Amino acid sequence: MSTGPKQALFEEFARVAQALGHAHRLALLEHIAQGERAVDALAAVSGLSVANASQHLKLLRAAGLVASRRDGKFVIYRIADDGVLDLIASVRRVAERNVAEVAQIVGGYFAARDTMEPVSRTELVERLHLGLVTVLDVRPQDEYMLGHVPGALNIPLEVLESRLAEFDPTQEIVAYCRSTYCVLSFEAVAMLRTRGFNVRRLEDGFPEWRAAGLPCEAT
Amino acid sequence: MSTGPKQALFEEFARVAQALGHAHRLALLEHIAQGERAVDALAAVSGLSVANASQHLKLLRAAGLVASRRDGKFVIYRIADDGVLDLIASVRRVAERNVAEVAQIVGGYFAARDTMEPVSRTELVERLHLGLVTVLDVRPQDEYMLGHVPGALNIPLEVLESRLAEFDPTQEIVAYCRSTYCVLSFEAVAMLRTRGFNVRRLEDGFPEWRAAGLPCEAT
DNA sequence: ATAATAATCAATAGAATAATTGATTGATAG
DNA sequence: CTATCAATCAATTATTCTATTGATTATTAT
Repeated sequence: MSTGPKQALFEEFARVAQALGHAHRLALLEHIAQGERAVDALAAVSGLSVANASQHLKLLRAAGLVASRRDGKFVIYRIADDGVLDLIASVRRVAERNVAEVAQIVGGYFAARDTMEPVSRTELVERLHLGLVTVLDVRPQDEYMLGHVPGALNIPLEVLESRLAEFDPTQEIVAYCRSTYCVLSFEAVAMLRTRGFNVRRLEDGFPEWRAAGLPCEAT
Repeated sequence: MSTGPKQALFEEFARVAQALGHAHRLALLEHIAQGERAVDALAAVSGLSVANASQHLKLLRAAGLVASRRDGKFVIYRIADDGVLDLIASVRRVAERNVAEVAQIVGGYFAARDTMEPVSRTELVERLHLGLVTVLDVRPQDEYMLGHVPGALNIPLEVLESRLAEFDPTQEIVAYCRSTYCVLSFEAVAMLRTRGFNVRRLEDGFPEWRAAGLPCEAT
């Protein structure tokens, strides 16, 4: 068995890929991508025990996908760099194109909720400049506060139904959440459409907006 | 535990990533990327038993990374699409940037053999047009025959030392092989330098050349 | 100091993966 | 039809990975 430098590199590359190879870790990465977070917050939002989350995070760190720093009692994790978001997007693209099960899930659930083309980031930027749209951020408040599209209205999905009065019914609404397949914005769009609003989803979520170098606001 | 559509998607994405998460499968992919190949050829060149290679290939196919077709007694595997090469390159980039062990291997072995900047693909295209370079393909002949840079001279690394007479000593040589960290071209460059030749490596390998849409020749 | 909280570590049992072996299927050639 | 060759399948064992539990470490507040 060749145990040369190339073999050694392949083993390191494999470790990186393997770190992505678990649904829980992908979920953790998605949450971390909203903004840096402590372990217990990540555990809570991902439905994992703290110890389990800690172990997954340790593995992600060893693979160079996240980095951490200590802040008092807390250990705060963040995405190591934007290359990691590219990597995740690459996995997603391959899966979308080549895995039948993905097409089925997307077609069966997501497409049914939003038959319209999503709004591209550049299109949203233009329309924001023209004052034509209300941007709606349906993520939980804590994620919104870590960073959001400038001027976006934060109404978490759970309370959306009770706050419809805040929308100008003459303006188009563009909704976004955590990522391309985050269910929050799909649900929001589906609900708002039944109420007669003119609403579309933004392609991808907030992390991609930030990674694209577009302006962000933190509250 | 949320078992919604997003969870289901993450599990599919994880399966794709996990398929990349083994050194043997990365090696198989690199070989398949040179051109489509049958199972026993891939097993032989990767140092695996046929049964073991078959199982790894099955897994790669289930993850949508490769596709296969039957040709008589043989089953021929190919890379599913160019997105897969992007994905592998993404993994490599993250590992290079964020994993200390990778920097160490690269610095310790590869950098020592080739301190010069590699030649970019666009630079090689220009110099080829001007007739300024000899392109050297140091892969085995069967891989060369499946596709290569137009006009490239095929001298496998093992016989390179005995065929130095074929080079024009006044021309610069650009060597390439399977991929960025394929040892063949590094070894070739190191050897040819000691013989006084003006030689550099091409960035990446043949699959990236083809994926970039540059002209290919098959013999 | 002592208590409280966040996170990690250590040990374990259960689940999933990997490599080997031998049997089986699919296709071709004689 | 039979023999042969390529590939896959099935079963096994060894290894690795995951989640849980309880103990330990690091930091802060009292």
